[in-house]
Amino acid sequence: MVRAPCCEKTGLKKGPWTPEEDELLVSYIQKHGHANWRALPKLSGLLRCGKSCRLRWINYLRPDIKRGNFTPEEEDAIIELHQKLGNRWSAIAAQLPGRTDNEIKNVWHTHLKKRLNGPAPSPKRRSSSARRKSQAATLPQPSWSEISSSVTEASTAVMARENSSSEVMSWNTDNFSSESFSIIDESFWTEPYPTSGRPWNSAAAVDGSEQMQFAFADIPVNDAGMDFWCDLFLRAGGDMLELSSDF
DNA sequence: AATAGGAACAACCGCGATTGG
DNA sequence: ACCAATCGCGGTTGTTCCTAT
Repeated sequence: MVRAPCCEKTGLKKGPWTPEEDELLVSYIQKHGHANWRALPKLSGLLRCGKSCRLRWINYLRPDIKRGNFTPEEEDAIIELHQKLGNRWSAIAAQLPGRTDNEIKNVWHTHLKKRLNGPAPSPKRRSSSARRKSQAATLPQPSWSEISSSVTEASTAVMARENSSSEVMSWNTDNFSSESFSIIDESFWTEPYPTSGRPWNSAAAVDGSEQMQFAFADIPVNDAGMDFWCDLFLRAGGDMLELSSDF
C-alpha cells in the first residue's frame, strides 16, 4: 500500500513556532479540543500540518507540562525506568507527571547517558556527527514481565515523591490565567468524581461533529490527555463503560 | 573579542499500530 | 476482511546558546 503523505506539503510552514501560531493553536484547542489533528490546522487557520500541531501541543503548549530542570529524583527515575523499559520514551514519560517523551529523550541523550557511561573517553570534544553516530548504539530490550513489575515499582516511587508535599502537581501557567490552574487538592485524588460536576461537556465542532470539551476555567486540571483521565478513572475504581455511556 | 565546537532543546521524518468505513 | 486515513512513537536533524581557546 502506498502511504499518503501526512499532509499537503506545499504552502505549509515548517520550523520554529511563532507566539501567534501558539496562540492560535491553544485558543482553538481550548474551544474545540483536538479530536482530529489532521483537520485542526485548516479549522484553526494555521499553515501547519496536523502532525506538527500535535507535536507542538504535546511537547510545549499543553498546560500540564512541567518546565524547568529535572530534579535528581526524576533523573534517577528515568535511569531506573530506562534500564527496564529501554527506549520506550512514552512509557517512561507516562510515569513522570508533567514530562514529555521528547524532553525525557533529550535529557537522556544529553545528561543521563553520560552519567551512566562516564565522561567522553577523549579530552577533546567530539563533533556533532560523531555524537550522532554513537547514538545509534543498540539498547537491551526487556521482557514484558520485567516491564510490568518495574513500572509499578518506579511509578509508585515517583508518585510518593510527588505527594510528599501538599501539592500533588504544579502547572505551567505561562499561557493561561492564574485562576485556571489552581493546585489540586489532595481530595481530588481520593474522592470519587461527581457525575454532575464532571469537567467536560459536549460541544459542536466547526465541522459539525460532536467533541468533548473541557471547561478550562472551572477545573483544576484541563485536557491533560485522555490517557491521563482514563488512567485516573480506572485507578479510582471506575468503569470505562459507565464513563463512555455518560458522554 | 572572535570563533570553533559542544550542549541543549525544538522540531521533523518515517514507520508501525490503530481505527473506522 | 480489507483498505485507507490517522495517530503516536522513536530516531534523527536543525538551530540556538554556551563555553573554552
